[in-house]
Amino acid sequence: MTAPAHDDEPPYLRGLNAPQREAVLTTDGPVLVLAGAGTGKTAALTARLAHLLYTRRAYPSEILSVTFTNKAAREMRERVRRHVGDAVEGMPWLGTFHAIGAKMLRRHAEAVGLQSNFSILDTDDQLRLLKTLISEASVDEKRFPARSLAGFIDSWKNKGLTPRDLDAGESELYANGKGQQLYQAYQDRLRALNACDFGDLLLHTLTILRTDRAVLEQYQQRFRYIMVDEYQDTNSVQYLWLRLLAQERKNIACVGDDDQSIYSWRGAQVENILKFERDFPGAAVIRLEQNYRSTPHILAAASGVIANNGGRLGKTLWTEHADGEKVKVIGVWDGPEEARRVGTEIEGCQIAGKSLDDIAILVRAQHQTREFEDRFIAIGMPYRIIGGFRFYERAEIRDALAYLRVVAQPADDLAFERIVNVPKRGLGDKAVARLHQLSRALSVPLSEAAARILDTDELTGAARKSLGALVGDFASWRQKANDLPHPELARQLLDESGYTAMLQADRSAEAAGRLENLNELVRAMEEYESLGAFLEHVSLVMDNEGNDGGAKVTIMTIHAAKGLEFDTVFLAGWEEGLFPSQRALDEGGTASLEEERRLAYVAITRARRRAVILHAANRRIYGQWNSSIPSRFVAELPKPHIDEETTMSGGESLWRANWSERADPFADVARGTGRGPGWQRAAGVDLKNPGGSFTTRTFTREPARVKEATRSAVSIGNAGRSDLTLGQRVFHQKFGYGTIAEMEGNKLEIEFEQAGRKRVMDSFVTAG
DNA sequence: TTAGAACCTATTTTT
DNA sequence: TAGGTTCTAA
Repeated sequence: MTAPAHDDEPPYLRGLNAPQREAVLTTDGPVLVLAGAGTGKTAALTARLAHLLYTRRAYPSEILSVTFTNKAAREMRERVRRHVGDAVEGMPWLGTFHAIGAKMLRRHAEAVGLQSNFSILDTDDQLRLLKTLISEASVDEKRFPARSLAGFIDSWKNKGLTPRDLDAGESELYANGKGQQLYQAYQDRLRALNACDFGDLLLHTLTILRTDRAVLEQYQQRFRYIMVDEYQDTNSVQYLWLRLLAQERKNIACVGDDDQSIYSWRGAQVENILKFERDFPGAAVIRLEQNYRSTPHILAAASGVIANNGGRLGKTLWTEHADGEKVKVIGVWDGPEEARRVGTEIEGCQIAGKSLDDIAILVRAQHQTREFEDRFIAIGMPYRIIGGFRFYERAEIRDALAYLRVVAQPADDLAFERIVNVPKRGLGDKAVARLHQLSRALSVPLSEAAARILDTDELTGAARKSLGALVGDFASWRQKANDLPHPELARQLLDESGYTAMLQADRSAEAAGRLENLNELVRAMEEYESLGAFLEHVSLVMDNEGNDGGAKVTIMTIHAAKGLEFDTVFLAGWEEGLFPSQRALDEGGTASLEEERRLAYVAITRARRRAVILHAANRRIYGQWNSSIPSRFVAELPKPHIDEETTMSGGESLWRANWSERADPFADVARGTGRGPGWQRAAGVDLKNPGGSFTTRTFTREPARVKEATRSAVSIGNAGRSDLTLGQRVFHQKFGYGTIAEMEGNKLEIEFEQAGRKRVMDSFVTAG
């Protein structure tokens, strides 16, 4: 329902419907935009930004516009650019909460005891630091893992709590009340290292705004308008931070959807959106309900599921699109069949001329991606898996960054420690312990202690020599940092440190890829004006959109898919215990279950034209086969909008029947262990109750299949490569080097040196 | 100091 | 099952 166009109307309003226009034109005072999935929220948000600039209500530098992800920030910047051109370059305050927090913190670092060139630690550094603190406090790390302390500290920071603010109850959560003490020790160490973690970027900023009236007023004055995306995902610090900044002018516009709140486990408070009108009296509330993305069947399916949640603000999505296909629900025998089935469906899409880029497989948990990966390798289906290890999390990248960090920030002990002995220099725990001793005695950072220790006779022989060389290298790299462009510095550093040589000497499957990653890193550095700017970028932006080559099917978790859309979406693993997850079922009660349901809602609404939901009767989890029943969310899908199909005739009773096909599948049932994850616990309970209701069973051998996959997947273009011969040595991205043992069309059987014998498609190997 | 063996544990993860 | 970490022996 597009409002009538006027000739004199600015271009950014074109194509917007009435509520979207309202969201754009209601500039002053608090505004809450409740934007359902696919209702053109980003369009409205960017038009609003354009409007503020166009009508000169604010200079670009006077608008604070926050998002959660870098991707969202990037997209917004791009779309604003389309409206206002290069004026967007003058928008320093458009970015993620953390990027903006970091920017403010660098300006006022001394207020919280840091210098403005502080390092931002990643989770790896954080964990290593916590481990040392835990053992210094004589806490048993076995019973109280560093990971859980990291989790608590993170959640405290998300709540806006400094060590001082912790009450006994919170402190009690870790190591019988030592939580607070360790949190305090951690913060002290961070300050000594001139470093902070992600949580600090916001918590420190909040502290500054709270304690320094002048600074607060300065920002309150500066930010004439504030815009917040994904408001349902804000946590307490973010909320407090925004409220302080908005208090003066109250021109704050928040956009969100309570039905898409899926990050409560990261500290997000849906309540923030639910209580907006109370926080900002007189707020205009605008609902965007016209969906431009999906077909009515898809919308109805999603609405039917989410309707089972209580306490919603409530929206009614509607669309002008034609009906399209019903949502398909497919029941299969087991995980591998699920992957085969999806593979076949996707090949069908290919044949129908669809681009693989328009297809996604969404899963609840990362481990589900493996099944698809295996299958797609086998049939030669191009795919990309989002999530898992990200570029900047790879060991070699972190090592290289650690070298650069030590160059840029000599006080960065964690970085120094990471690389003293990488590549191996004979500087093991003992040598490092001595360095620590001296560093503490002299109150200097490790890198300086390293230089000083050479004046003593603490170290002898080889260790002394190689440390001397390293100290010399760092001195020369710091010197070069002033003279050389930073990518060149990095290149030389990697060579002179012996890091490149180490990888070149490594004949394992991954080494070649690691070298390539380092090249990629150096290339990426070229886009930044200084080493500092680059390091800031990598600590804040962990993603690296490596978009190499042709169209690919996207495989990712539902969480990662939020905000994205695809023509065709496969939703895999809709089974009780997997989705909703056992964890959510066991703990957390209704709230967790409702969050899982919101996930289901997010998942379905990613689809533009076609949604296919799958559930398997058997799945292997932690090496054990488990039988499972379809997710309750499947039952919540409104019947008129779905189309059910099972590859097993006979329905539920058939599962039982078929277990007897192979002698006695329960003969080798894993005896209920009563411990371990919910999957196994659930299985254990059921085993003690064999006559009980049909829910979940565990058995170790693969269950007999009802029927084999009707056909093996066809692969497109069966030509086979002429440049490969039997017995030839080849390289495969995933499996490394191997020799061709058999060839059949475009399918190869390869004896891999590391991974054993595998069947792969020829398109996945290069002559090695 | 290091390599291999035993051992343990297992959602989601914007930054 | 698999991967990561810690332990043990050389």
